[in-house]
Parts: sequence; C-alpha cells; structure tokens
Amino acid sequence: MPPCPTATDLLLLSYHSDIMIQCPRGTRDFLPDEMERRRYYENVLRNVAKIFNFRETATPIFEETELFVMRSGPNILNEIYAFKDKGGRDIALRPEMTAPAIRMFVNEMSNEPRPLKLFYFGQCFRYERPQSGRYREFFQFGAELIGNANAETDAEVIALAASMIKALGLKEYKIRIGHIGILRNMITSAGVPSDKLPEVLQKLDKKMYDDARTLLERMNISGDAADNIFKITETVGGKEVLDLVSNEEAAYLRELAGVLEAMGVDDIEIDLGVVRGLDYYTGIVFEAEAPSLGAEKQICGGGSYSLSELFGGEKVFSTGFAIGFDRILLAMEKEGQKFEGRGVDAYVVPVTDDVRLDASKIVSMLRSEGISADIDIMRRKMAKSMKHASAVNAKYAVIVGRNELNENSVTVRDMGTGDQKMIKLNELVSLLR
RNA sequence: GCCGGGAUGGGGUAGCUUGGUUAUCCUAGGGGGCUGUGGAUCCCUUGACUCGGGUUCAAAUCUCGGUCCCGGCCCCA
Repeated sequence: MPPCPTATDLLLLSYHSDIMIQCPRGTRDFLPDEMERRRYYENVLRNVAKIFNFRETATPIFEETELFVMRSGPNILNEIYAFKDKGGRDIALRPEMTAPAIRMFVNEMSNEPRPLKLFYFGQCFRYERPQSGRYREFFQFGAELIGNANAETDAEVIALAASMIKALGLKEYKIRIGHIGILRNMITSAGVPSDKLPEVLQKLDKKMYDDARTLLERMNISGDAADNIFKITETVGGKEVLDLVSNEEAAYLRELAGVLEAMGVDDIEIDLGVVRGLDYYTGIVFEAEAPSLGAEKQICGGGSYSLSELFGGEKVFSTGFAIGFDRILLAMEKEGQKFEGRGVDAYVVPVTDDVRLDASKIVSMLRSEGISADIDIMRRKMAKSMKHASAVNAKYAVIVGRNELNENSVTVRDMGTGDQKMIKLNELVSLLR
C-alpha cells in the first residue's frame, strides 16, 4: 500500500490523473436525456396525486436510526446505511418514507383537519446486493391517507395507485388486493392458538406446505381443514373468490371492491392468501407487479396500518403505498415506451463574427420572453453551427446575418421541415411561440 | 451473505479458445473543405484493454485476488 497522497500530490494528479472514480455500488448518474425523462414522469405522478387532492411533503433524507428500528425491528440495521455523525448521533439514510411521514404527522400535523392526504417523492437507500431493478439508491413515490379505517379510505388510496400506473402508460401489470386478516381468522378459527399463528403464517408465506401440514397436525387440525387453508392461500381472482370465505374480513373486501367498482377501478384482483410479517398492518394489503421485470417485479406495495402510536402519537389508522419509480420506468422501457426529449426551441446562429453582439441581443430577448434559446458560443462557422443546431434537436434556427440586420430582420429556419423565411425582429417572438 | 455470467475509447463492438508487429470496425466529440444554411460526403484529430499481484523472453489473451455490472437465491420494511 503506497503512502497516502498529500494535497499537493492530488493537485498534480488532477492535471491528468489515471485514477478513475466510479459511482459507488448500486448508485447511478442520470444524464440530461434520462433526467428529462424522469422529471417528466415524476410530474405525471405529481399531477395525478394533485387531482386526487393529495398534497406533497418532504422529509429529511436522513433520520435518527431509531425511527426505522421502531418501525421494522433491529434486523433492519443490517440492510440500511446507518452511522454515527460527528456529534455522535445515530443517523440512518432513509430506507423508506412511510415512517418519516408518520413521524412528521405525529410531530407537526396531528391537529390538521382529517383526513390528511399526503404524498412525496424522493430517494431512499438500502444496503443490499444490487441487481436489475434494485439499487442502493432508489426513488420512491408514496402516498399516505391518514384518517379512518374504512372502505372509502382504502378505495381512495388504491384508486390513486391504479390511476398513477395507468397515467404512466404501463400496459402489463396486475394489482392484487388482500386482507391481512383473512388467513389469520381462518387459521385461528380452525383451532390454532394465537401464539402459534406467526409460525404457521411464515410457512404459508414461503409456500412450505409440507412443513405447515406437520405443524398443523401437531395441533390436531384435521387434514381437511389444512387443505382448505392451503387452497385459500393460493386463491387469486375476481371478487367472486370472496364467496369461498365467510369471515368479516371477506365482507370488508367485498365492500371495498364495491367502492372501487363505483370509482371505475376495474383492473384489480383479489388475493386471499396475503401474508405480512410485521404486525402494524391492520387490514387490507395491496401490491402491483409488472411481469416483464423478472425477479424484482413488484412496482407498488401498500396497505392500511397503524404506526403513529409507535412514534408517540395517538392511534390513527392510515392507508398508504409506495411506487418503485425506477422499476416502473424500467417496465415501461421494456414495453417499448419511448420518451422524446424536447430540445431547445431556438438556436441562434450568427452568420459572421461581426454580428455576434447582435445575435447575443436576440438570444437574450428570446430568453426574457420565456422562449428556450441557445446561441453559438464556440465561435463556429455558420455551417458548423447549423449542424450543431440539428445535433441538439433545436426546433428553429434563428439566423442572424448582415443582410437580415439591415432590414431589422432575422431568418427563421424550421429544422424539422427545412422551410425558412425572413421575418421582422418584432414578429420573432410570436412566431416562435 | 450465496451460486453463476461478464467488464476493450463517451456509446456499441472485433480480437481471448491456440499469449507474439502500431489493438478491429461503427458511432460520438473537436477542427477543416464543399468559400450565408444542418441531416450527405471527404480530410485531419481526440480517445480504450476494470484495478492489483503472479506465470512468461513476451499478457487484452493464461492464473489469483479486489472493484463494478448482469441473471438467480436470501431479503423485501
């Protein structure tokens, strides 16, 4: 190992260094084209949220580590970026945004008129092995509806998620809705003591039916009852599948399906076998997946929960979800959805060097009128500037030459069609607009 | 954390099995010609073997390790 380079060494190196620094594992740079695309779709999501009267919030990118441990348990420490800051505080980059949103609600919004309809967009961080659709820095779009535990609340949130996916233009996807209590209720009424419930649920979640069967046999559950439980675990379909179960959770889902139908949300399935490991989930659970994505195909996950009392607030029911922005963009790309960048509206081309100041005045005038405009600053010759205008996808070339200026005019060339004409300077803005 | 496949100019690639001249081609970037007009064409030019060790007279090529990417497992709050 060579000695640490001094500042001077680094300065010398920086002149032309062989050392290349790359993005840290699992992170990405976004170049202008990609960024334009991302911003566009971010705003599609924002607009849908606003139409549903959800309002945008933002919380810090890092929080006290304890916040996430409270929500998800100490094991989460293995999977997040957590560290001590220079003041000795335990800090973590946020791995999700529901806990921060509820913290914000408890701290600062608990007296706001209910319901609260909040949404947010931002990056989260998880220390996991990256693969397709899974990054260490990733972007989530999320929403929380804090108010009441009822079917209208849940329907509002599910309708929002469904509208967002639709608005993005994704074609192949499935939204499944389940209720955390259906299986639980069934299993306990079959005679499983409640302290054994988590163990059984875990086996079912991992589809280890043989293990589950021996477990149930040990508790004197009949083979028929076990078979019935396994069947329900696997059942997904339209709302008619709810007829297979007669508990109150099924009745709730039926009511929810009715509200969704009234709202025109028709692209959902009922999944009777939903299981969640964490116990702050109180009712419905839903998720969306895009089959084109392979192993990391879940693009949206949500449900109703009660977290606020964990963070020192009153007990409030909420329903929320998060969309995996990177994944859903990836799915759209795989479906062949193209995004066309806009390019600059006007590219100002001085014909000769002696008109550059006049060209600068013109580009400046266009900008002050709110027209995106650019000008040759490489001191290129005219032909090269035209070539450049074409390369940067300019809509119009504004050609500034001595002939034009003598008539108080410029030549405007439509770079798409090649048509061009000379027009007076005072008509330029209205023509470009 | 585990299993497997990869990494060659800014982007896309040939070469690797069988080590051997100046590392192939396309594209992109910069400059120039066609002498006030882009997408065409021609000329010049910039620019790469992921990093480190080993084997060898000689390594992009063989070998070991690191890093990063990709597919899958685990996890998925």
